[in-house]
Amino acid sequence: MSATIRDAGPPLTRSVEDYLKAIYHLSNQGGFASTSDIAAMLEVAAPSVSGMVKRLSETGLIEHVPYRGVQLTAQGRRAALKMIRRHRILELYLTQQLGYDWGGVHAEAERLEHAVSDELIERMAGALGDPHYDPHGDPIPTAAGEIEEAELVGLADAPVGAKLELRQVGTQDPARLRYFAEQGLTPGVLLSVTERQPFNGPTTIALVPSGDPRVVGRDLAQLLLCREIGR
Amino acid sequence: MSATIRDAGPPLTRSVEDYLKAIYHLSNQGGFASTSDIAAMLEVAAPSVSGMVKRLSETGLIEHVPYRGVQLTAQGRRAALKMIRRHRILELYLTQQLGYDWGGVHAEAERLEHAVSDELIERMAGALGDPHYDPHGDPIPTAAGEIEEAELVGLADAPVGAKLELRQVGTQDPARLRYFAEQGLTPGVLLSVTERQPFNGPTTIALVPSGDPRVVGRDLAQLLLCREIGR
DNA sequence: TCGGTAAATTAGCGTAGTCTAAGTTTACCC
DNA sequence: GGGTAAACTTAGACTACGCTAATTTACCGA
Repeated sequence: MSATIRDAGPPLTRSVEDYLKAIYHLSNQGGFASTSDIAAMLEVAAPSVSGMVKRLSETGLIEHVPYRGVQLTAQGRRAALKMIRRHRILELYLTQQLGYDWGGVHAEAERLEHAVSDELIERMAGALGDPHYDPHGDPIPTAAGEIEEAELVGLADAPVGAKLELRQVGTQDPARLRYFAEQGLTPGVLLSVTERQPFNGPTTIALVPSGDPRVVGRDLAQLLLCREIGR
Repeated sequence: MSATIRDAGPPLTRSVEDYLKAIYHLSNQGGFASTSDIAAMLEVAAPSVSGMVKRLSETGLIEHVPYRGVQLTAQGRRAALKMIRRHRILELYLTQQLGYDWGGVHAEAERLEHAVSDELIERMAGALGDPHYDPHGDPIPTAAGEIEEAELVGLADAPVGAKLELRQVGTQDPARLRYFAEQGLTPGVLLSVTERQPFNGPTTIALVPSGDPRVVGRDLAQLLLCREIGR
Protein backbone atom coordinates (compact mmCIF):
# COMPACT_ATOMS: atom_id res chain seq x y z
CA MET A 1 0.00 0.00 0.00
CA SER A 2 1.31 3.42 -0.83
CA ALA A 3 1.75 6.10 1.79
CA THR A 4 -1.62 7.37 2.91
CA ILE A 5 -1.46 11.13 2.67
CA ARG A 6 1.62 12.49 4.36
CA ASP A 7 3.99 11.36 1.63
CA ALA A 8 6.32 13.97 3.02
CA GLY A 9 9.29 13.33 0.76
CA PRO A 10 12.37 15.43 1.44
CA PRO A 11 11.62 18.57 3.40
CA LEU A 12 11.14 21.66 1.30
CA THR A 13 13.88 24.25 1.23
CA ARG A 14 13.33 27.87 2.16
CA SER A 15 13.45 28.84 -1.48
CA VAL A 16 10.91 26.25 -2.50
CA GLU A 17 8.59 27.40 0.25
CA ASP A 18 8.90 30.98 -0.93
CA TYR A 19 8.17 30.05 -4.52
CA LEU A 20 5.10 28.05 -3.57
CA LYS A 21 3.76 30.87 -1.47
CA ALA A 22 4.33 33.38 -4.23
CA ILE A 23 2.65 31.15 -6.78
CA TYR A 24 -0.30 30.70 -4.46
CA HIS A 25 -0.76 34.43 -4.09
CA LEU A 26 -0.33 35.10 -7.80
CA SER A 27 -2.58 32.39 -9.17
CA ASN A 28 -5.68 33.21 -7.17
CA GLN A 29 -8.45 30.75 -8.01
CA GLY A 30 -7.36 28.67 -10.91
CA GLY A 31 -5.32 31.17 -12.85
CA PHE A 32 -1.71 30.92 -13.89
CA ALA A 33 1.20 32.69 -12.26
CA SER A 34 3.64 34.11 -14.76
CA THR A 35 7.38 33.77 -14.58
CA SER A 36 7.94 37.49 -14.42
CA ASP A 37 5.35 38.06 -11.71
CA ILE A 38 6.97 35.38 -9.59
CA ALA A 39 10.37 36.92 -10.26
CA ALA A 40 9.10 40.35 -9.24
CA MET A 41 7.46 39.08 -6.08
CA LEU A 42 10.54 37.17 -4.95
CA GLU A 43 13.00 39.76 -6.23
CA VAL A 44 15.01 37.30 -8.28
CA ALA A 45 15.90 37.24 -11.98
CA ALA A 46 13.50 35.58 -14.39
CA PRO A 47 15.87 32.74 -15.32
CA SER A 48 16.08 31.78 -11.66
CA VAL A 49 12.34 31.32 -11.75
CA SER A 50 12.50 29.23 -14.91
CA GLY A 51 15.04 26.97 -13.26
CA MET A 52 13.05 26.56 -10.09
CA VAL A 53 9.85 26.02 -12.02
CA LYS A 54 11.46 23.12 -13.80
CA ARG A 55 12.49 21.52 -10.55
CA LEU A 56 9.16 22.12 -8.86
CA SER A 57 7.20 20.62 -11.70
CA GLU A 58 9.51 17.60 -11.74
CA THR A 59 8.74 17.03 -8.09
CA GLY A 60 5.02 17.43 -8.67
CA LEU A 61 4.42 20.59 -6.69
CA ILE A 62 3.34 22.67 -9.66
CA GLU A 63 2.09 22.29 -13.23
CA HIS A 64 4.02 24.20 -15.83
CA VAL A 65 2.71 25.21 -19.22
CA PRO A 66 5.77 26.62 -21.00
CA TYR A 67 5.47 30.28 -21.92
CA ARG A 68 2.13 30.33 -20.13
CA GLY A 69 2.70 30.08 -16.44
CA VAL A 70 2.35 27.74 -13.53
CA GLN A 71 -0.32 26.48 -11.19
CA LEU A 72 -0.04 24.65 -7.91
CA THR A 73 -0.91 20.98 -7.76
CA ALA A 74 -2.92 19.77 -4.79
CA GLN A 75 0.33 18.90 -3.10
CA GLY A 76 1.86 22.29 -3.81
CA ARG A 77 -1.26 24.05 -2.64
CA ARG A 78 -1.16 22.18 0.62
CA ALA A 79 2.44 23.23 1.17
CA ALA A 80 1.65 26.83 0.29
CA LEU A 81 -1.30 26.97 2.66
CA LYS A 82 0.88 25.60 5.40
CA MET A 83 3.30 28.46 4.91
CA ILE A 84 0.48 30.97 4.83
CA ARG A 85 -0.90 29.61 8.05
CA ARG A 86 2.53 29.90 9.61
CA HIS A 87 2.96 33.41 8.37
CA ARG A 88 -0.39 34.65 9.60
CA ILE A 89 -0.13 32.96 12.98
CA LEU A 90 3.34 34.40 13.42
CA GLU A 91 2.22 37.90 12.50
CA LEU A 92 -0.63 37.66 14.92
CA TYR A 93 1.49 36.26 17.70
CA LEU A 94 4.24 38.82 17.30
CA THR A 95 1.82 41.72 17.36
CA GLN A 96 -0.45 40.48 20.09
CA GLN A 97 2.05 38.83 22.41
CA LEU A 98 5.27 40.67 21.81
CA GLY A 99 4.19 44.19 21.02
CA TYR A 100 5.27 44.35 17.40
CA ASP A 101 3.58 46.86 15.20
CA TRP A 102 2.40 46.10 11.71
CA GLY A 103 5.48 47.56 10.15
CA GLY A 104 8.20 45.26 11.33
CA VAL A 105 6.16 42.15 11.69
CA HIS A 106 6.01 41.02 8.09
CA ALA A 107 9.75 40.69 7.58
CA GLU A 108 10.13 38.88 10.87
CA ALA A 109 7.37 36.40 10.01
CA GLU A 110 8.85 35.97 6.57
CA ARG A 111 12.04 34.62 8.09
CA LEU A 112 10.51 32.68 10.94
CA GLU A 113 7.94 30.84 8.87
CA HIS A 114 10.71 28.69 7.44
CA ALA A 115 12.19 27.81 10.80
CA VAL A 116 9.28 27.10 13.12
CA SER A 117 7.95 23.62 13.72
CA ASP A 118 4.33 22.63 13.35
CA GLU A 119 4.25 22.20 17.07
CA LEU A 120 5.35 25.75 17.75
CA ILE A 121 2.78 27.17 15.38
CA GLU A 122 0.03 25.20 17.05
CA ARG A 123 1.18 26.37 20.47
CA MET A 124 1.16 29.95 19.27
CA ALA A 125 -2.26 29.47 17.72
CA GLY A 126 -3.45 28.05 21.02
CA ALA A 127 -2.07 31.01 22.96
CA LEU A 128 -4.04 33.25 20.59
CA GLY A 129 -7.26 31.29 20.99
CA ASP A 130 -7.02 29.50 17.63
CA PRO A 131 -7.85 32.53 15.49
CA HIS A 132 -9.50 32.20 12.10
CA TYR A 133 -8.62 35.61 10.69
CA ASP A 134 -5.55 37.73 10.75
CA PRO A 135 -5.74 41.46 11.52
CA HIS A 136 -6.10 42.26 7.82
CA GLY A 137 -9.24 40.14 7.86
CA ASP A 138 -7.61 37.45 5.77
CA PRO A 139 -8.60 33.94 6.70
CA ILE A 140 -5.96 31.75 8.32
CA PRO A 141 -5.74 28.26 6.81
CA THR A 142 -6.39 25.46 9.26
CA ALA A 143 -3.64 23.11 10.37
CA ALA A 144 -5.21 20.58 8.01
CA GLY A 145 -4.59 22.91 5.09
CA GLU A 146 -8.04 24.23 4.41
CA ILE A 147 -8.80 27.86 3.83
CA GLU A 148 -12.05 29.71 3.82
CA GLU A 149 -12.43 31.30 0.45
CA ALA A 150 -13.27 34.94 0.76
CA GLU A 151 -16.72 35.75 -0.58
CA LEU A 152 -16.46 38.46 -3.22
CA VAL A 153 -19.08 41.05 -3.96
CA GLY A 154 -19.24 43.39 -6.93
CA LEU A 155 -18.73 47.02 -5.97
CA ALA A 156 -22.09 47.76 -7.60
CA ASP A 157 -23.75 45.54 -5.01
CA ALA A 158 -21.85 46.54 -1.89
CA PRO A 159 -23.88 48.47 0.67
CA VAL A 160 -23.20 52.14 1.24
CA GLY A 161 -20.90 52.48 4.23
CA ALA A 162 -19.11 49.21 3.64
CA LYS A 163 -15.35 49.08 3.91
CA LEU A 164 -13.94 46.91 1.11
CA GLU A 165 -10.75 45.49 -0.19
CA LEU A 166 -10.56 45.25 -3.94
CA ARG A 167 -9.57 41.67 -4.69
CA GLN A 168 -10.10 41.06 -8.37
CA VAL A 169 -11.05 42.88 -11.50
CA GLY A 170 -13.53 40.78 -13.44
CA THR A 171 -12.46 41.54 -16.99
CA GLN A 172 -9.59 40.93 -19.35
CA ASP A 173 -10.29 43.98 -21.48
CA PRO A 174 -7.08 46.01 -21.65
CA ALA A 175 -8.85 49.34 -22.03
CA ARG A 176 -10.91 48.79 -18.91
CA LEU A 177 -7.95 47.37 -17.02
CA ARG A 178 -5.88 50.40 -17.95
CA TYR A 179 -8.64 52.73 -16.90
CA PHE A 180 -8.97 51.04 -13.52
CA ALA A 181 -5.22 51.22 -13.03
CA GLU A 182 -5.25 54.94 -13.83
CA GLN A 183 -7.92 55.40 -11.20
CA GLY A 184 -5.79 53.56 -8.64
CA LEU A 185 -8.26 50.70 -8.60
CA THR A 186 -5.98 47.69 -8.46
CA PRO A 187 -6.29 44.53 -6.38
CA GLY A 188 -5.34 45.08 -2.78
CA VAL A 189 -6.61 48.64 -2.59
CA LEU A 190 -8.85 49.53 0.32
CA LEU A 191 -11.90 51.69 -0.13
CA SER A 192 -15.20 52.60 1.42
CA VAL A 193 -18.56 53.07 -0.27
CA THR A 194 -19.76 56.60 0.37
CA GLU A 195 -22.80 56.94 -1.85
CA ARG A 196 -24.85 55.32 -4.60
CA GLN A 197 -27.25 57.00 -6.97
CA PRO A 198 -30.58 55.28 -7.42
CA PHE A 199 -31.84 53.58 -10.59
CA ASN A 200 -28.61 51.80 -11.44
CA GLY A 201 -26.65 54.96 -10.93
CA PRO A 202 -22.96 55.24 -10.20
CA THR A 203 -21.28 54.33 -6.91
CA THR A 204 -19.10 56.86 -5.16
CA ILE A 205 -16.22 55.53 -3.13
CA ALA A 206 -13.33 56.91 -1.11
CA LEU A 207 -9.92 55.34 -1.36
CA VAL A 208 -8.37 54.36 1.96
CA PRO A 209 -6.30 55.83 3.46
CA SER A 210 -5.95 58.79 1.09
CA GLY A 211 -9.65 59.58 1.08
CA ASP A 212 -9.56 60.37 -2.63
CA PRO A 213 -13.06 60.04 -4.11
CA ARG A 214 -13.93 58.07 -7.23
CA VAL A 215 -17.20 57.76 -9.05
CA VAL A 216 -17.75 54.46 -10.81
CA GLY A 217 -20.59 53.75 -13.20
CA ARG A 218 -22.66 50.65 -12.67
CA ASP A 219 -21.18 48.55 -15.46
CA LEU A 220 -17.67 49.11 -14.32
CA ALA A 221 -18.56 48.77 -10.66
CA GLN A 222 -19.84 45.28 -11.32
CA LEU A 223 -16.38 44.32 -12.46
CA LEU A 224 -14.71 45.38 -9.23
CA LEU A 225 -14.89 42.29 -7.02
CA CYS A 226 -14.36 43.14 -3.40
CA ARG A 227 -14.19 41.51 -0.03
CA GLU A 228 -16.11 43.26 2.69
CA ILE A 229 -13.94 43.97 5.67
CA GLY A 230 -16.27 46.00 7.80
CA ARG A 231 -18.52 49.04 7.96
CA MET B 1 38.30 56.47 9.44
CA SER B 2 37.49 52.78 9.37
CA ALA B 3 34.17 51.45 10.52
CA THR B 4 33.86 51.81 14.25
CA ILE B 5 32.86 48.46 15.62
CA ARG B 6 29.89 47.09 13.78
CA ASP B 7 31.84 46.24 10.65
CA ALA B 8 29.03 43.84 9.94
CA GLY B 9 30.18 42.62 6.55
CA PRO B 10 27.92 40.16 4.79
CA PRO B 11 25.47 38.42 7.12
CA LEU B 12 26.62 35.05 8.34
CA THR B 13 25.03 31.95 6.91
CA ARG B 14 23.33 29.36 9.04
CA SER B 15 26.25 27.03 8.60
CA VAL B 16 28.76 29.63 9.63
CA GLU B 17 26.74 30.42 12.73
CA ASP B 18 26.65 26.76 13.63
CA TYR B 19 30.38 26.36 13.18
CA LEU B 20 31.15 29.38 15.32
CA LYS B 21 28.90 28.17 18.07
CA ALA B 22 30.44 24.71 18.00
CA ILE B 23 33.94 26.15 18.10
CA TYR B 24 32.99 28.34 21.02
CA HIS B 25 31.72 25.40 22.99
CA LEU B 26 34.68 23.22 22.12
CA SER B 27 37.45 25.69 22.77
CA ASN B 28 36.47 26.71 26.27
CA GLN B 29 38.92 29.27 27.64
CA GLY B 30 41.75 29.66 25.21
CA GLY B 31 42.04 26.10 23.98
CA PHE B 32 41.83 24.84 20.44
CA ALA B 33 38.88 23.07 18.88
CA SER B 34 39.90 20.13 16.73
CA THR B 35 38.57 19.39 13.29
CA SER B 36 37.18 16.05 14.32
CA ASP B 37 35.45 17.40 17.41
CA ILE B 38 33.77 20.07 15.33
CA ALA B 39 32.78 17.45 12.76
CA ALA B 40 31.30 15.27 15.47
CA MET B 41 29.38 18.11 17.08
CA LEU B 42 27.90 19.30 13.80
CA GLU B 43 27.46 15.81 12.37
CA VAL B 44 29.34 16.53 9.18
CA ALA B 45 32.37 14.85 7.61
CA ALA B 46 35.82 16.05 8.58
CA PRO B 47 36.69 17.45 5.15
CA SER B 48 33.63 19.65 5.31
CA VAL B 49 35.09 21.15 8.45
CA SER B 50 38.48 21.67 6.83
CA GLY B 51 36.82 23.54 4.02
CA MET B 52 34.74 25.74 6.27
CA VAL B 53 37.71 26.40 8.53
CA LYS B 54 39.63 27.73 5.60
CA ARG B 55 36.85 30.12 4.68
CA LEU B 56 36.26 31.25 8.24
CA SER B 57 39.91 32.03 8.82
CA GLU B 58 40.04 33.94 5.55
CA THR B 59 37.18 36.11 6.77
CA GLY B 60 38.85 36.63 10.12
CA LEU B 61 36.34 34.84 12.32
CA ILE B 62 38.75 32.18 13.51
CA GLU B 63 42.47 31.49 13.74
CA HIS B 64 43.60 28.23 12.25
CA VAL B 65 46.79 26.40 13.15
CA PRO B 66 46.95 23.58 10.60
CA TYR B 67 46.80 20.12 12.09
CA ARG B 68 46.32 21.73 15.48
CA GLY B 69 42.91 23.25 15.65
CA VAL B 70 41.07 26.53 15.62
CA GLN B 71 40.22 29.35 17.99
CA LEU B 72 37.74 32.16 17.68
CA THR B 73 38.97 35.66 17.04
CA ALA B 74 37.34 38.50 18.96
CA GLN B 75 34.98 38.96 16.04
CA GLY B 76 34.14 35.26 15.89
CA ARG B 77 33.62 35.13 19.61
CA ARG B 78 31.20 38.03 19.43
CA ALA B 79 29.20 36.26 16.76
CA ALA B 80 29.21 33.01 18.72
CA LEU B 81 28.02 34.71 21.89
CA LYS B 82 25.23 36.34 19.96
CA MET B 83 24.04 32.93 18.84
CA ILE B 84 24.30 31.55 22.34
CA ARG B 85 22.27 34.44 23.69
CA ARG B 86 19.65 33.78 21.08
CA HIS B 87 19.58 30.10 21.83
CA ARG B 88 19.24 30.51 25.56
CA ILE B 89 16.63 33.25 25.35
CA LEU B 90 14.65 31.13 22.93
CA GLU B 91 14.82 28.07 25.14
CA LEU B 92 13.67 30.09 28.09
CA TYR B 93 10.88 31.77 26.18
CA LEU B 94 9.56 28.57 24.67
CA THR B 95 9.47 26.79 28.01
CA GLN B 96 8.14 29.63 30.09
CA GLN B 97 5.71 31.26 27.66
CA LEU B 98 4.64 28.46 25.39
CA GLY B 99 4.68 25.41 27.60
CA TYR B 100 7.51 23.52 25.96
CA ASP B 101 9.31 20.96 28.04
CA TRP B 102 13.05 20.60 28.09
CA GLY B 103 12.96 17.78 25.61
CA GLY B 104 11.69 19.42 22.49
CA VAL B 105 12.98 22.87 23.14
CA HIS B 106 16.57 22.47 22.10
CA ALA B 107 15.89 21.44 18.52
CA GLU B 108 13.34 24.22 18.11
CA ALA B 109 15.76 26.84 19.41
CA GLU B 110 18.49 25.41 17.23
CA ARG B 111 16.44 26.23 14.14
CA LEU B 112 14.97 29.50 15.31
CA GLU B 113 18.23 31.04 16.46
CA HIS B 114 19.22 31.51 12.83
CA ALA B 115 15.98 33.17 11.84
CA VAL B 116 15.10 35.57 14.63
CA SER B 117 16.03 39.23 14.55
CA ASP B 118 17.86 41.02 17.31
CA GLU B 119 14.67 42.91 17.97
CA LEU B 120 12.65 39.75 18.55
CA ILE B 121 15.23 38.36 20.93
CA GLU B 122 15.21 41.55 22.95
CA ARG B 123 11.43 41.54 23.06
CA MET B 124 11.44 37.96 24.28
CA ALA B 125 14.11 38.80 26.83
CA GLY B 126 11.98 41.70 27.99
CA ALA B 127 8.92 39.48 28.33
CA LEU B 128 11.02 37.19 30.51
CA GLY B 129 12.32 40.02 32.68
CA ASP B 130 15.76 40.15 31.09
CA PRO B 131 17.07 36.95 32.60
CA HIS B 132 20.76 36.41 33.24
CA TYR B 133 20.74 32.64 33.55
CA ASP B 134 19.03 29.88 31.69
CA PRO B 135 17.32 27.03 33.52
CA HIS B 136 20.52 24.99 33.40
CA GLY B 137 22.14 27.80 35.37
CA ASP B 138 24.26 28.79 32.40
CA PRO B 139 24.79 32.51 32.05
CA ILE B 140 23.12 34.24 29.13
CA PRO B 141 25.40 36.58 27.20
CA THR B 142 24.25 40.20 27.15
CA ALA B 143 23.03 41.82 23.99
CA ALA B 144 26.40 43.58 23.88
CA GLY B 145 28.13 40.20 23.63
CA GLU B 146 29.51 39.85 27.11
CA ILE B 147 29.21 36.71 29.12
CA GLU B 148 29.73 36.18 32.75
CA GLU B 149 32.46 33.64 32.97
CA ALA B 150 31.39 30.91 35.28
CA GLU B 151 33.66 30.83 38.23
CA LEU B 152 35.03 27.35 38.54
CA VAL B 153 35.96 25.72 41.75
CA GLY B 154 37.87 22.48 42.19
CA LEU B 155 35.73 19.76 43.67
CA ALA B 156 38.30 19.52 46.46
CA ASP B 157 37.43 23.05 47.52
CA ALA B 158 33.66 22.99 47.11
CA PRO B 159 31.70 23.22 50.35
CA VAL B 160 29.81 20.19 51.62
CA GLY B 161 26.19 20.50 50.59
CA ALA B 162 26.95 22.38 47.37
CA LYS B 163 25.21 21.40 44.19
CA LEU B 164 27.69 21.47 41.30
CA GLU B 165 27.94 21.03 37.62
CA LEU B 166 31.16 19.49 36.41
CA ARG B 167 32.47 21.81 33.73
CA GLN B 168 36.05 20.84 32.98
CA VAL B 169 38.56 18.24 33.85
CA GLY B 170 41.87 19.91 34.49
CA THR B 171 44.23 17.34 33.03
CA GLN B 172 45.22 15.87 29.72
CA ASP B 173 46.46 12.62 31.20
CA PRO B 174 44.63 9.82 29.35
CA ALA B 175 44.73 7.45 32.30
CA ARG B 176 43.05 9.95 34.58
CA LEU B 177 40.63 11.03 31.90
CA ARG B 178 39.66 7.44 31.29
CA TYR B 179 39.20 6.85 34.99
CA PHE B 180 36.95 9.86 35.32
CA ALA B 181 34.92 8.73 32.36
CA GLU B 182 34.49 5.28 33.90
CA GLN B 183 33.20 6.93 37.05
CA GLY B 184 30.69 8.91 35.03
CA LEU B 185 32.52 12.14 35.80
CA THR B 186 32.37 13.95 32.52
CA PRO B 187 31.68 17.62 31.84
CA GLY B 188 28.03 18.46 32.18
CA VAL B 189 27.32 15.99 34.95
CA LEU B 190 25.48 17.30 37.98
CA LEU B 191 26.49 16.27 41.49
CA SER B 192 26.23 17.29 45.08
CA VAL B 193 28.92 17.23 47.74
CA THR B 194 27.80 14.95 50.55
CA GLU B 195 30.88 14.69 52.73
CA ARG B 196 34.57 15.49 53.03
CA GLN B 197 37.12 13.81 55.26
CA PRO B 198 39.39 16.16 57.17
CA PHE B 199 43.14 16.57 56.69
CA ASN B 200 43.07 16.61 52.91
CA GLY B 201 40.89 13.55 52.85
CA PRO B 202 38.64 12.43 50.02
CA THR B 203 35.40 14.09 48.99
CA THR B 204 32.21 12.08 48.74
CA ILE B 205 29.68 13.14 46.17
CA ALA B 206 26.34 11.97 44.86
CA LEU B 207 25.61 12.05 41.17
CA VAL B 208 22.40 13.84 40.21
CA PRO B 209 19.81 12.62 39.54
CA SER B 210 20.81 8.96 40.02
CA GLY B 211 22.13 9.54 43.52
CA ASP B 212 25.05 7.18 42.88
CA PRO B 213 27.86 7.95 45.31
CA ARG B 214 31.52 8.46 44.38
CA VAL B 215 34.51 8.96 46.60
CA VAL B 216 37.25 11.10 45.08
CA GLY B 217 40.69 11.57 46.56
CA ARG B 218 42.02 15.07 47.02
CA ASP B 219 44.45 15.08 44.12
CA LEU B 220 41.84 13.95 41.66
CA ALA B 221 39.17 16.17 43.18
CA GLN B 222 41.30 19.20 42.48
CA LEU B 223 41.14 18.35 38.80
CA LEU B 224 37.36 18.36 38.68
CA LEU B 225 36.48 21.97 37.97
CA CYS B 226 32.89 22.72 38.80
CA ARG B 227 30.42 25.53 38.76
CA GLU B 228 28.33 25.91 41.84
CA ILE B 229 24.66 25.96 41.00
CA GLY B 230 23.13 25.99 44.47
CA ARG B 231 23.05 24.28 47.80
C1' DT C 1 64.90 6.58 15.65
C1' DC C 2 61.46 4.47 13.00
C1' DG C 3 57.03 2.90 11.93
C1' DG C 4 52.29 2.78 12.29
C1' DT C 5 48.07 4.93 13.22
C1' DA C 6 44.91 8.50 13.75
C1' DA C 7 43.86 13.00 12.51
C1' DA C 8 43.84 16.46 9.10
C1' DT C 9 44.02 18.10 4.59
C1' DT C 10 43.66 18.15 -0.49
C1' DA C 11 41.42 16.68 -4.67
C1' DG C 12 37.46 16.11 -7.06
C1' DC C 13 32.68 15.90 -7.38
C1' DG C 14 27.45 16.90 -6.59
C1' DT C 15 23.33 19.79 -5.45
C1' DA C 16 20.72 23.99 -4.65
C1' DG C 17 20.24 28.29 -5.91
C1' DT C 18 21.62 32.49 -7.89
C1' DC C 19 23.24 35.45 -11.90
C1' DT C 20 24.11 37.46 -16.95
C1' DA C 21 23.96 36.88 -21.79
C1' DA C 22 22.01 34.92 -25.60
C1' DG C 23 18.42 32.70 -28.01
C1' DT C 24 13.04 31.51 -28.57
C1' DT C 25 8.31 32.04 -28.48
C1' DT C 26 4.25 34.67 -28.00
C1' DA C 27 1.38 38.39 -28.58
C1' DC C 28 0.08 42.56 -30.24
C1' DC C 29 -0.37 46.27 -33.47
C1' DC C 30 -0.58 48.37 -37.81
C1' DG D 1 -0.11 38.98 -42.11
C1' DG D 2 4.31 40.44 -40.83
C1' DG D 3 7.35 42.84 -37.68
C1' DT D 4 8.66 43.86 -33.19
C1' DA D 5 8.66 44.12 -28.18
C1' DA D 6 8.05 41.68 -24.20
C1' DA D 7 8.15 37.48 -21.93
C1' DC D 8 10.23 33.24 -21.46
C1' DT D 9 13.76 29.70 -21.69
C1' DT D 10 18.41 27.91 -22.41
C1' DA D 11 23.35 28.16 -21.77
C1' DG D 12 26.99 28.70 -18.91
C1' DA D 13 29.23 30.34 -14.79
C1' DC D 14 29.66 31.09 -9.73
C1' DT D 15 29.08 30.49 -4.48
C1' DA D 16 28.08 27.82 -0.41
C1' DC D 17 28.17 23.59 1.37
C1' DG D 18 28.13 18.93 1.59
C1' DC D 19 30.39 14.20 0.37
C1' DT D 20 34.10 10.25 -0.69
C1' DA D 21 38.71 8.90 -1.76
C1' DA D 22 43.40 9.79 -1.56
C1' DT D 23 47.24 11.97 0.51
C1' DT D 24 49.86 14.27 4.11
C1' DT D 25 51.15 15.31 8.86
C1' DA D 26 51.81 14.51 13.74
C1' DC D 27 52.55 11.71 17.43
C1' DC D 28 53.33 7.61 20.27
C1' DG D 29 55.33 3.47 21.43
C1' DA D 30 58.75 0.01 20.60
